[in-house]
This record gives sequence, structure tokens and C-alpha cells, in this order.
Amino acid sequence: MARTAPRAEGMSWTDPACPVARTLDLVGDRWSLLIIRDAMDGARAFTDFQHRTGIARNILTDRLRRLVERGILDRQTAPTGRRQNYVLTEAGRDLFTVIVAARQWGERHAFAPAETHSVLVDESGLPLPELRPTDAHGRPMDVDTTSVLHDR
Amino acid sequence: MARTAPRAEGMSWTDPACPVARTLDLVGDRWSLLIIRDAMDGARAFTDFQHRTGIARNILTDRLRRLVERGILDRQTAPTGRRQNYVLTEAGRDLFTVIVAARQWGERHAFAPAETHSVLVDESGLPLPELRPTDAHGRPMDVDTTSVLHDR
DNA sequence: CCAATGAGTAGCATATTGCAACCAAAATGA
DNA sequence: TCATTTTGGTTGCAATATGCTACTCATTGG
Repeated sequence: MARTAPRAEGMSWTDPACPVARTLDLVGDRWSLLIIRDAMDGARAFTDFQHRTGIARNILTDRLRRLVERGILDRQTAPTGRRQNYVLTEAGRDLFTVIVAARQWGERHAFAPAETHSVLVDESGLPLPELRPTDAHGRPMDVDTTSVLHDR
Repeated sequence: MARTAPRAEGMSWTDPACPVARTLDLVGDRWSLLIIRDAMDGARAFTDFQHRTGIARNILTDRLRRLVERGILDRQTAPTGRRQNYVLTEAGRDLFTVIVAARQWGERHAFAPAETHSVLVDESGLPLPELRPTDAHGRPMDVDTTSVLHDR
């Protein structure tokens, strides 16, 4: 599989050298990650996404088209004819880690102690442990034990 | 430290039960995560953020204010007088995992093979290994080996 | 046949962003 | 000392993006 930058022509990057900025250019709007979240949770059809997110339909049309262009969703016309299915590509499925990180941060910081929320569980029903960046030896890393090399 | 939902009054959640949606409501706009990225990389002053991101100044003013309101940045007036410093709170620093996940996805999927990009390294200069969600026993998890419990 | 569903489009109103100019206090520097 | 620059904004206006409502047009299901 050829690995190419999925930049639909005409698109320009906010900060061409920064992977964080590129990711945000591709999926960093108000709705894209929620659409991807729902795709991961089984949504396939246009109306699935519309009902789960509550997004305006013209915007949904546009976001689905952009996500397809950008190689994150694949649009397949169902054999039955008119129905369209939007399924995650490999790049889309790989956003799982980003979604999990966002989910876990939200659980820790965006809920009052008494509030309940949905939970991500493994096949035996246990919640996933918290993601943690580490160095090559498995030692936990954070903001002040890492740095960004801006050259090369 | 009291753990309260940082919802500045008047704010309403896109999907109150979903931690992903709440995270996006708090930092999911075009600029907030880039501001946080720069804060993690040493930016403190208004003009630091303005130069690194290239964001319009009125929007920067607004985003900094919102991030402070939402408990992600702390605004401190430097002893010297006029200068303001925006520093990450504990919740802000905890977004490290989200930034790392976004960065690594971008490295994998938003660059052509020949392109170069900045790199996140540990104290000995080695790039951080890739984050991977696992279950309680350390087995790698992905989209189809997990599910979201919407109740509770 | 008739109603409902799926996947959109079109037109308009509102909200959000971006740009350029302006401003005042503090620090700098000649 | 006194002008200039830096810092951290604010204001007004233009350009974009988003959302709401109504309309299509082809299938399905009964």
C-alpha cells in the first residue's frame, strides 16, 4: 500500500512540519472525530451518523465527502442499490488511539464526580486501562521529560 | 483538589454522556490543541503563541480566555508587571497523551515517505515508541476488540 | 398504489474566523 | 529625557462556515 500524504489538492497545511497540526488539518474540526467515533461504534449509513451526532445534514454530507477524500472513510454503494455505506479505512481505524486518548482525558477532566458516562470496554467487559506515553524502556513520559526536535 | 466539570456556565455539551464529545467541546476547535502543543513546547506569552501558530490575534485572545475558563491554562501576571504568562494546569498537562496520539497518527498517515517532520524525543534523544491501547493484561486492543457501553 | 426511508441539494440566516487598524502601559535605548 | 518598541490587547468589517427548513428523487414495504 503506497503511503502518500492524503492532501486533497488545493489544501494547505497550517504548519507543514508538525504532525499534530497535520492531524488537526485532517480531522480537527467540530464534527469529524465524532463521525469517526460513531463509525467505530458501528455507524455506517448517512442517517446513522445524522441521528447519533445531530449534525446538520448539509454539513454531514460535506464532512463525509471530505473524510472519504482524505482517506479516512471509504464510501461503498451497498449491493441493494441506493444505500451508501461509509466504513473506516485502515488510516481511519488507526485513529482509535486518538479517540481513546480523548475519551480518557474527558473521563478524567470533563465530568463531575457524580456524573455518569459511557465506558469503553474489552471483550470481557472490563474498562480499558489508561494510555500512557513511555520511553523506549517503558518509563512513563510527560511534558517535562520530553521535547520536540524541530529540525529534521 | 476538587474535581468538577469545567463547564463555564451557559455552555452545553454536544453529547453529555460521551467523554469524547466533552473533550472536543473543550479543546476540539481549530486552534486550542495547537496552543496547548505550543504551551507544552515552552510558549508562555501571548506573542509566543501568536508567532508560533500564526493565529489571528483576536481569536488568540478569545482562545486563551476560554482555555483559562475551562481550567486548561492558568493566567499569571508576571511579577515584572504587564507581561502575562499562560501556563498549563494539571488538566492541561494531562492532554499530553492526546497530543502524542495525534502526533503519532499524523506521522503515520499525513506525511509522504520523503517528507520530514518534527520529532518528539525523550531525555536521551530517542523518539517515543508508539502509543497503543491495551486491555488489562497488556494485549493490544483496537476497534473490533472493544465496544462502548452506552448505559451506566 | 401510497407512505416512509435514505441520501442528498438549495436557499437563506446566523455564527465564527480572519484581517487590518487602532490603543495604552511598560520597557528599552540613545 | 523622550522617542520607539514590545506586549497584550480591542474594534470594525469582510469572508467563511454552520445550521435550519424546505425540496428532490429513487427505493422499499405494506
